[in-house]
Amino acid sequence: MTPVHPEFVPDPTLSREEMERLQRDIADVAGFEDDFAFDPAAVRADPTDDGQTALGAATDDAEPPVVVGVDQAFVDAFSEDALAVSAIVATRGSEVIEEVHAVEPTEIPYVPGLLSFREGGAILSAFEKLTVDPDLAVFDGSGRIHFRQAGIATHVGVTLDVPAVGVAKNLLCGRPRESLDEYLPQGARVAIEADDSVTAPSGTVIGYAYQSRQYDNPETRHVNPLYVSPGHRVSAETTTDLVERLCAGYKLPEPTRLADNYADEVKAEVRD
DNA sequence: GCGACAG
DNA sequence: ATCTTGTCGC
Repeated sequence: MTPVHPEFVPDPTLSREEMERLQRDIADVAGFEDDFAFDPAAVRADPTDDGQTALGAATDDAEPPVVVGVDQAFVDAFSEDALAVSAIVATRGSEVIEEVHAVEPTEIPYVPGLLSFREGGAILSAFEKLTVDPDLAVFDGSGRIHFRQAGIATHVGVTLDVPAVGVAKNLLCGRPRESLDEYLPQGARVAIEADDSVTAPSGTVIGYAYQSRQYDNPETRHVNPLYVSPGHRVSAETTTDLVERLCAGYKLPEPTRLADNYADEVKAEVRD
């Protein structure tokens, strides 16, 4: 698939000010409310999940929506001329239906808040090779949890106009409504609100800390939560619901894990 | 000036 | 993101 909004394609040669202005423009047209055609209750990733679990049954016997996981790996990551490997794995329920990838030289270093300008080009190149039409894209990184509400999930989601969510392992900005230092049981959700560093009214819920995996005993080891946020055409609440459905016993959603592994495979081949 | 920062 | 064996706890 190709960009619906070519004017939003991330250009690494822009000045920092131009990048930030583009992000504000993207956030203006981004959809942070549900606006997609598939049934969220039909989304699943666990092969042992027949769709009749506590999460709620699908309304019909239709095939599960197509969910793509997107992840990057780098060859010579700390070098100026590092190569970005972008991998996309398309899934339907627990089935992998397509895998595509793209390898491109990185143009700029990693800068917090400008990640999409470093990795976005390779991601869009990989999407051009994708033949299936995704119902939802899951990105590694933030969406609305971003200074200008335009993290990589929002940037790419809006550019392709595809429903998208962001899944990050660390919090970029915003303020948890409750302390995340205490033990959170599996399934716990803590709202992440906009603070003064975010271009949204203070208190706006821009995402959630979601405890996708946790050990039963609070005294022993603990797992860090995921930070999920809307990318495009999905609300913060539904984003969390979808990520919950896509997790199958591991901390990360299944499409993300698959893309993670595939990116590593490609990287191993590329660095010969 | 201080603090804080996805991958 | 990346470099990496063993090791602790469920």
